[in-house]
Amino acid sequence: MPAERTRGSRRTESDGQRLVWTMPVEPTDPSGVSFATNVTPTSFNESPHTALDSPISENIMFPPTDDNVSGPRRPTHSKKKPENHIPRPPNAFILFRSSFIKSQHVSTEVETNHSTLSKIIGLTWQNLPEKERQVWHAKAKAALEEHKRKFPQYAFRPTQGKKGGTTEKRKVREVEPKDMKRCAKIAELLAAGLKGQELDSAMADFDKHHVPEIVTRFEAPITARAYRRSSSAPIPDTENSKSSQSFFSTVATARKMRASSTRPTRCPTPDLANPANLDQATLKKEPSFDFSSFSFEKTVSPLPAFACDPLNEPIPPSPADSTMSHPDAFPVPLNVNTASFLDDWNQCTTPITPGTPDFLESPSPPPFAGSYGTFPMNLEKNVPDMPATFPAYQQCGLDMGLSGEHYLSHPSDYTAFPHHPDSSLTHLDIDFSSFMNTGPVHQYQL
DNA sequence: CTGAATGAAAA
DNA sequence: TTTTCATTCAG
Repeated sequence: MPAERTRGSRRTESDGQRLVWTMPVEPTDPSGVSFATNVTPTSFNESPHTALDSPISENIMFPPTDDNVSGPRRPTHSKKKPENHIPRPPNAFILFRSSFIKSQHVSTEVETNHSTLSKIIGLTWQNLPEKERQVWHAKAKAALEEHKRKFPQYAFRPTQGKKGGTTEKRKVREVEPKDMKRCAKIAELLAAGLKGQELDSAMADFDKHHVPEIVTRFEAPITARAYRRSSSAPIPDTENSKSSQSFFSTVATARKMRASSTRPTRCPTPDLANPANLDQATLKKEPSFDFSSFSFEKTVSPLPAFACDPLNEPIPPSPADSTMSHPDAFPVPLNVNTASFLDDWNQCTTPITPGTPDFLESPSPPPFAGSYGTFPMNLEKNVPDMPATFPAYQQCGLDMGLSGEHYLSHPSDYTAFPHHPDSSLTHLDIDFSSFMNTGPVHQYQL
C-alpha cells in the first residue's frame, strides 16, 4: 500500500525564530563543513576526501555535485525547531536528491515544483543502476559516521504524534494528482542519459504532443445552511475519519471557506458506490448535504457506456453487475432527486462566490424548478478542448463523457480530462438528467 | 507550512 | 508495524 505519508502535527513549542549560524557544539570542524546546530546545511557536500569515495566509475550517470565549498548556506527552511536542533543524518536518497537538485539535471524549464521533482527523482532513483545507488549508500554511511563524530550524543527523537488536546486532524490530501506520465517520461529520459539542456528540448518536444491530464474537481455543494454553520462552529465530522482521506473534513472545508474568498471548497460527488446513501430520505433529511454520504470510494475509471446512457432511463440498481468490465466500476443506479437540497443549495451560492456574479446568472435557467444544483467546478489547469456543450454523464461517474480518468480513490473526486493547451472555455454545459431526476443542461462557470 | 520521494531510526 | 524527519523550495 502506498501508505501515504502523513505529516504529523508539528511541534508547538516556541520556535527559536532566529537563525543562528554559530553553535560551538562541535569541536572545530576540521573539514570546514559544519552543521550549524540549528540550521541545516544548504546541501550535503561530500566530505572532502574520504577513502570511501567509490572509484570514479567512468560511467556514473549522476555524479555527486562536487562543489565542496559550502554554498550560500541559507537556512533552508525556517522551521520551528528548537534552538539547538541537530538535523538527522541524510540517507542515501536524500543525498542523491540533494545532489540531483543542485546539479540541475532537470532544469527549471522542465520542472520547478519540488513535489513533482521528488517524484521524478524517486523514479530516477529506482532506475539507477544498483552500482550507482551503492555509491550513495556509501556516502550516507560516511555521512552518518561523520554525524556521529560531530554529535556523539545525538539521538533521533521523533516527536510523538501530538497527542494532547490539540485536535490536529491528520492532514488531508488536497492536492491534485501529478502528471505521472510526464514524470515517468522525464525519469525515462534521465535514465537514458539525457539531462540539462538535452532534457529540456526532449521534454519540450514531448510536451508538444503530450496531452496532460487536466484535473477538475467538483467542489462541495454548499448549502446556505452549511455556509451559515461554517462561519461558526465546526461542522461535526461525520465519522469517516479513517478512510476520510476521501474527502475534506467538513471542518477543513469550513475553515477553508472562510480563509479564501475564492470558490467554495470541494464537492463531494454523489456516492455512486453506495447509491443507497442517496435515497431521498437521506437527502430530505439533510438538505444541507451529507458530506459523508457523498464520496467515491473507488476509482471509477472508464465505465461501460451502457451504464448511463443519457438517452435512456436511469439504470436500476444492480449491485454486482457482472457485465461491468471494470471491477471498480460503481453499481450504476443513480436515481436521485436533487430538488430537495439543490434549492437550498442554489440560494447560497452567492455569498460564497462573490467574485463570480455570473455564476448565478447562468444563461441556462433551470427548466424545472428546484431541479438544478450547482456543482462548482474548479479547473486546476487549463480547460480541455471539449465541446461547449456535451451530453453529460454519458458514462457513469462525472467524467462528463470525456473518457476522463477519475482519481477517486483519493479524497478528491478528481476528474481528469484530455487537455488541449490552447483551448480555453469559460463554462461547461452539463446535463445531469440522465442520472438525476433533474432538468437538462446546466451551465457551470469555470 | 506542505508536498513528495526513500530510508534510517524510534515508538 | 507505523511515524518522524532528513532535503528542497514553489505555492
